[in-house]
Amino acid sequence: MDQVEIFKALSNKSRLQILNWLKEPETNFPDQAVHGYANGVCVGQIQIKAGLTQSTVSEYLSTLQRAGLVKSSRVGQWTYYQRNEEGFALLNQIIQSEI
Amino acid sequence: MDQVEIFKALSNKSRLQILNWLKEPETNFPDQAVHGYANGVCVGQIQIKAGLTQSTVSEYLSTLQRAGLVKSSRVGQWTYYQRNEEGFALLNQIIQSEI
DNA sequence: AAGATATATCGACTTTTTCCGATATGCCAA
DNA sequence: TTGGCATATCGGAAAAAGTCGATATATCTT
Repeated sequence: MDQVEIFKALSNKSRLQILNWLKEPETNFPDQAVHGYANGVCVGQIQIKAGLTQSTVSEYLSTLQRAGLVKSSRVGQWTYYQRNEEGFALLNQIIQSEI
Repeated sequence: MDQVEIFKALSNKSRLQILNWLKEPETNFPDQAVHGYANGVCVGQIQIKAGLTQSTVSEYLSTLQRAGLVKSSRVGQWTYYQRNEEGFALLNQIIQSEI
């Protein structure tokens, strides 16, 4: 994974918020309870909370996924996103040893 | 310090390289030896190594300084830059607890 | 005081990012 | 199989970042 790509993904207020919200999905996305939290939170919930358009949020989640910071799983018509802690481990490693 | 500003500063290959080079100034900037390494490395040395114009390097160093990742000290006609480890400590903290 | 050197700032142009609305795709239910 | 959701992708306008050459500023030397 490219270091610059990771930092670019983190260079946006809304994307940082999304990552932070996904640390505690139950707290930050109560309406997701209907679907459960096992696979993460669906795009629509994130969109509402972020206050951006659907297309923008979808795009942002793709950006975060390309950077390895979240992972997704499709279940029916929903796509659930959750943090990818491996990506954060890599980020820590980059900061410790490559910067 | 603003989180987004820090990550933007890190979202550039050349700036990442500069930060990395400044981890071992003696190794990466041997010609700096004449001036010593106590206050860091002067802009000209960094410019040569980076292969960018003087104005670009000066701008990049300002960007890194605004983000708190380097600090500078003027000595005569030279400005020396060195890593600001406090900034990196803050970065670690941000990643651990705010993202 | 004048010229040389190091760095910073300015103005301009190009590329990238941000964010949107519109449209396409995939999946479900009747 | 048609209509309705959820999500993804496309195309574009505006803002920001990347990068340069030219110029300004500060300092040193003579």
